[in-house]
Amino acid sequence: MRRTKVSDVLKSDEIGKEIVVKGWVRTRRGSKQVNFIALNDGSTIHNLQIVADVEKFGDELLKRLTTGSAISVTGEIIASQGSGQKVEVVAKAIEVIGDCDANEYPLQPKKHSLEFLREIGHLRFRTNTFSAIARVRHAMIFAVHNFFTSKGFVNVHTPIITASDCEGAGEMFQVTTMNLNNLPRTEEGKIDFSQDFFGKATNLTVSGQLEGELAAMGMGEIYTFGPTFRAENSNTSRHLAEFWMIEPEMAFYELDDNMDLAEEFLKYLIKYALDHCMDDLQFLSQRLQEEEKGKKEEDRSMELIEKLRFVLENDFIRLTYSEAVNILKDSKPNKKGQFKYPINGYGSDLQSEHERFLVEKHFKKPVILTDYPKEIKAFYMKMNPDNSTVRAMDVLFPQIGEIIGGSQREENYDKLVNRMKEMHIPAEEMWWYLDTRRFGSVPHSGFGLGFERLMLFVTGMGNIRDVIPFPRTPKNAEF
RNA sequence: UCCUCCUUAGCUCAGUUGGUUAGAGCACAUGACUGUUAAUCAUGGGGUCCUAGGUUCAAGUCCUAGAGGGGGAGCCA
Repeated sequence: MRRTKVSDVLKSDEIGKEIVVKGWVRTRRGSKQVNFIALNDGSTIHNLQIVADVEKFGDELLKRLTTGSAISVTGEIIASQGSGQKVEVVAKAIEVIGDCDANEYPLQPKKHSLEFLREIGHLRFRTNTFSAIARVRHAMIFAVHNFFTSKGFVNVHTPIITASDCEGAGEMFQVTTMNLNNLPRTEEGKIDFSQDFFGKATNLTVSGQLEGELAAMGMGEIYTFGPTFRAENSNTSRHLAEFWMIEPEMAFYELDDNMDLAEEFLKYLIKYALDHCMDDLQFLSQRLQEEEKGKKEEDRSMELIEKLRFVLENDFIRLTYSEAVNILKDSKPNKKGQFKYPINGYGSDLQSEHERFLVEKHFKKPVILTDYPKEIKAFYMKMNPDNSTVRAMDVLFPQIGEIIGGSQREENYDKLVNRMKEMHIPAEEMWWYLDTRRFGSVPHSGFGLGFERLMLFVTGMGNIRDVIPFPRTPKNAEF
């Protein structure tokens, strides 16, 4: 008989039907007469209750059904006598597929700390929290492709290995096949990359944007969704060395179109989670409330599902950098000297305390900040007529800060080359990028969404290491 | 990288002013129990007090250095 997934059994109303279920035991409990086995196979947050007659199966077999063991159960779906579930399965046959020594197995039927589970990342898929996150993550991946497909965008695979080191988004991991213990040298004593695999120095990508722009300048509307690598020594709950980024790039879009798309996109993803992952979101919401029990009421976060609906139902606030600075300058915490970095005037980059004030205290909604001073933004952003600000946009979310960073791109060849000179970016190496501005250049825009930051928001988790299966961070590449 | 806190049983944590044999809950083992919901009750086993030095009659406790982890900051998505 073909196995039935636990999620399907729990939805079933076919009382009396004989089925086979396979999965991992979460707990076993019971009395002299009857045992109850909570079985989970990863298809749903809920467990299937298996009822096993003690006399029928005997102590020897039942004792092997420890937390973590893998079993196959043949049995009949019945209406549950207990109150915790609608249906359960009365076992006719139980087979142990994989034993699990309870003294060695680290997972117990109890609450574990997220830090401990990180140390046993190879087993954390077997917990409620991480299986819920994995299912939500999958739903979000699917929803990303759905959204863009429905809008006629084309998914483009941009390179993971790149020879350009001028993407301007941070430190890069080097890629080489050369023997690091015996590096070939040129006559001047420099490392001779002409002998390397690609004949030049190469790195892992920090962004697919530049290649994405090339694609958009022919395909119209494209998006990338791939791994991204940053070798920054960032030790925070919001940064990874290896993460997944979604970067749409659209020809003929100006900054307003870009913002409209970003807002529509985020709302689509959140709605998709609410429509398709309610069981898991409810579990994650309870988990979060449990975790925050010890906190003071004003420090607790908004209930997860309520928070997601709130973002869905409200327009994002759009304002310019200079408007934001004015609000911050006149704000209570600034006047009372409560900011660690007081706002004196225009020009400096906003600190996260300022972003958090705007999003969490002042507007209490997601905020899109635009038109930043050119000095604090990348070379490819389109200059405004004032010659001092660029058409950048950062989407700021409560708790996680910058979830999207994007801009309208500079499409004018001369202006772009000038900016590259000012910022010491070698234009010769970027000839292919500049060619798009020489041949049929058009206004275009795009942005980058950090997929794991979206996951933080949707799941309510606090640490980015818990929303990716195998986090890579400084000093950690385990599993 | 900077600031700050933490590291005691398999897990979560308590351990007073430096002072006998280092504790609790959960987990595990054994037993009891007529359908349980992280079942319950009883009994039992279980320790490199992160590592290396130092102070002291005496260190889980104080000092120094290191390792690992958490939170915050910077860089950003």
